Amino acid sequence: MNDGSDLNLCPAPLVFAMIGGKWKLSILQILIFQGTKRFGELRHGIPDITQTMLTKQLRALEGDGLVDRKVYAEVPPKVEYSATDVAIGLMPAFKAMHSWWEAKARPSTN
Amino acid sequence: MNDGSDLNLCPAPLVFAMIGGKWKLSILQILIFQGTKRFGELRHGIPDITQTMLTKQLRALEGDGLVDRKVYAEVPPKVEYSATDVAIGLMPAFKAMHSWWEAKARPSTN
DNA sequence: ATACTTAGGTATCAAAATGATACTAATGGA
DNA sequence: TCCATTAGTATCATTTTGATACCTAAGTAT
Repeated sequence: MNDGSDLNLCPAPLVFAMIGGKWKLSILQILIFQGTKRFGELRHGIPDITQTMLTKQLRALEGDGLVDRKVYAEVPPKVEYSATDVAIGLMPAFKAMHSWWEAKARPSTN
Repeated sequence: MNDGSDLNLCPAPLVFAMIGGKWKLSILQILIFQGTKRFGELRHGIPDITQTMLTKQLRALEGDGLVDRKVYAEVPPKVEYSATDVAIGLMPAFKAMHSWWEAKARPSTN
């Protein structure tokens, strides 16, 4: 019902649907901070994800305009994934989460 | 195996396990920005969550030290939830996500 | 006294999401 | 000829999540 034109209120549910879930943040983090990756590289970079889930989440991210998918007509197959500009805009959010974790993990270090 | 002492690498999976999932960000957002809430208020504030899930996620957040739970010995029951200091440290991350969404939603407004 | 309301749950079962495993396609190399 | 390769799909088991009903015990109306 809300088309996004009145965003005085924080649209948390929309945001969280887009980047929430179990794997999306991990996928985005890699693509945002490490750049373009092939399917297999992503799989390797996220140890516990299954092929099925990686494919599914990548498609969802692609559908939301956060990830670009480039297929090469080669054999064996080669598919590259990269963060879109929109996704790269999330970098500050990732950095904030990182800082939070560090502050939490070592509250009295240094 | 990693106790948190070597966090040069971004501990994304750990962070995302703690605040990821489908509802945790929504719950935290409310408690962080709106302060202490009763169970029923949270339920009302997150339209699609079920009682079962709200209870479960609150318990998980409590277990991770992000939420405090205060039970009053009254009838009918009264239980208040609030964000811990650790959770409040996530405020910048939420703000970053909010900014991102706004920039994304109206790329050419003003 | 009896029955209804209340708020924060729990128990139970169905539905959906996720995980594990096996399978496919097209080419190059042994 | 047969195998390895990469990205992905198909199928089925397991785990999560959702829907619904039920519980507790005090206040309130009858």
